Formats: sequence, structure tokens, C-alpha cells
Amino acid sequence: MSGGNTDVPLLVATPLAERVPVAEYGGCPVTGLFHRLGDKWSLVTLVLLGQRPHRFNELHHRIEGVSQRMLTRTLRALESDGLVHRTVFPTVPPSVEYALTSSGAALLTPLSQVAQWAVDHRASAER
Amino acid sequence: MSGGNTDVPLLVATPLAERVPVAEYGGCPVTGLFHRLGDKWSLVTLVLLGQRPHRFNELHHRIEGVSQRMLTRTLRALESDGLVHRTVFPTVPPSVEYALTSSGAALLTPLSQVAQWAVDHRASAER
DNA sequence: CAGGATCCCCAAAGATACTG
DNA sequence: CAGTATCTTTGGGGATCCTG
Repeated sequence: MSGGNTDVPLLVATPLAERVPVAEYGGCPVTGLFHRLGDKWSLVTLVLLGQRPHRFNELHHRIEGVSQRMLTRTLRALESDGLVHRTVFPTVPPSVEYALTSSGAALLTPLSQVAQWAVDHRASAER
Repeated sequence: MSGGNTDVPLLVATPLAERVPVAEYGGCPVTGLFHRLGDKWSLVTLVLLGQRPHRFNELHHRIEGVSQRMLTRTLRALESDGLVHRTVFPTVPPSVEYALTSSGAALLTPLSQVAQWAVDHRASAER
């Protein structure tokens, strides 16, 4: 194999055999991640939380067009992925704070590399 | 603002106003890109093409489980995004070669940063 | 060999209304 | 304030057959 392992780094976390047995949807964790973050609200939510923690209605107001249901689902998904931490303050009325976990914060850096590429190459993914 | 612009780099290519008017699906080019690459076959296709150019049936055989229709659609999408270049050799029977464009090749590097994060944090995005 | 055309299915997105 | 419940719609994904 003449040791050419620097040109195309691992991307699917497998040695990429001759035949790639993409088991199911998330056979590759990166594909799974992209599928998750590729929905309508995940990235903007992550970015806002990257600025500072937010309460539910703060996010709801800052992200124009998102419904309560979609915001809830997005936050729950990010939470179950370990990207976002949810803190409930048992006050009346209830108050919930969302913040990035260390994992989530760590993700923003590689994400910004992709963002830079997108800006440079104008990958509009139009339509 | 005490010049703290290195902690959370731009990710949505906007200044992130108080209220983010996520126009539509691809209000943010990065979200659009993730949405595109988050489908079932785009990433594995990109990675294989990152190794070397492939012909259609080569890809069809190496990516287990993909149908002709899905492979065609995936390649067409990647092509219209400027990530993949399609070369038709007017032989009989016809032969078509797919290769990464320079943009596509340039994308693999930031992508691998995300992949590294996914591997480190095991973001399985399970279920 | 490399696809285009057609039909079907189901998971996920979204709107709206209601509640602890 | 911060959600859940219910319903409807959308479109990604796949199977199959046909063709330049």
C-alpha cells in the first residue's frame, strides 16, 4: 500500500475496503452527524448556543421561523447527541437553560473549517 | 468587545444578528451543505472518489447497497454542487468517469476534521 | 455500460392547538 | 415559560423495468 495515508484522511472511520458495506443509514458516524446537523435548525441553534447559553424562549425569539415543536425536537436531538446540556431551574414559571457541552463546543471548530470552505466555494446547495 | 473573535468562528456566514432570519432551508450555506452531504450516499461517494477517479459501475460495486438510481442521483447532485466532475468517453459501450473537482478535493480536508471529532466523541447519532 | 422513467413507502418536517 | 399532542404534508429512499 506504499503508505499514502496523508492525502485522503479517514472520513468514514473504516479502512475503506474494496467493497464498502454501508450497513445502514449511519454506517458511518460522520454521515450520521451530517444527517443530524443537516436539518433545518440544528446548526443555527448550535451557533447561537456557541455565543452563550440561552433559555428556551430566547432561542425561540432569536431563530425566526422555528416552531416550538421543532425547537424542542432540535434541542432534544442535540442533547441526546451530547452536544447540548439542558438545565432545569425549578422555579415558577419554569426556566430552562441550554448550553453547549464541551463536546459541542469542540465541534464548532472543525465545523468552522467546513464553513470556511462553504464561503470560499459558495457551495449554495441551491434547490 | 474585547476582540474575542477566535472562540466561536463564523459558521453561518452572517453577523448573527439578535434575530436570525433563517430565510429558508438554505439560509445558511453551511446548513445547505450539511443537508446535502447528510444523505445516505454522498459522503461515502466523495471519499471513494477522493482515493481516485471511478467509473459508474466501479462505484456501484464498491458501495454496497446503493441502487443505480440512488447512485445516479447522488453523483448528479455532487456534480451540480461542483464537487464532482463527470467525463463521458464516447465509446461503445459508453464509459463515464467521475472524479473530484478541486473544490471537492479541497472539501475533504475540513471534512476530515469533522470526522476526527466524530471519532473522538463517538457521535453515533444513533437512531 | 450507464443511466432514465415510474411507482410506492415511510420517516421526518411542519402547522396548529392545548397544558403542567 | 416551556413544553406535549395530534394531524397533515413533504420528499428522501428504494424496487423494478426500460433504453441509447
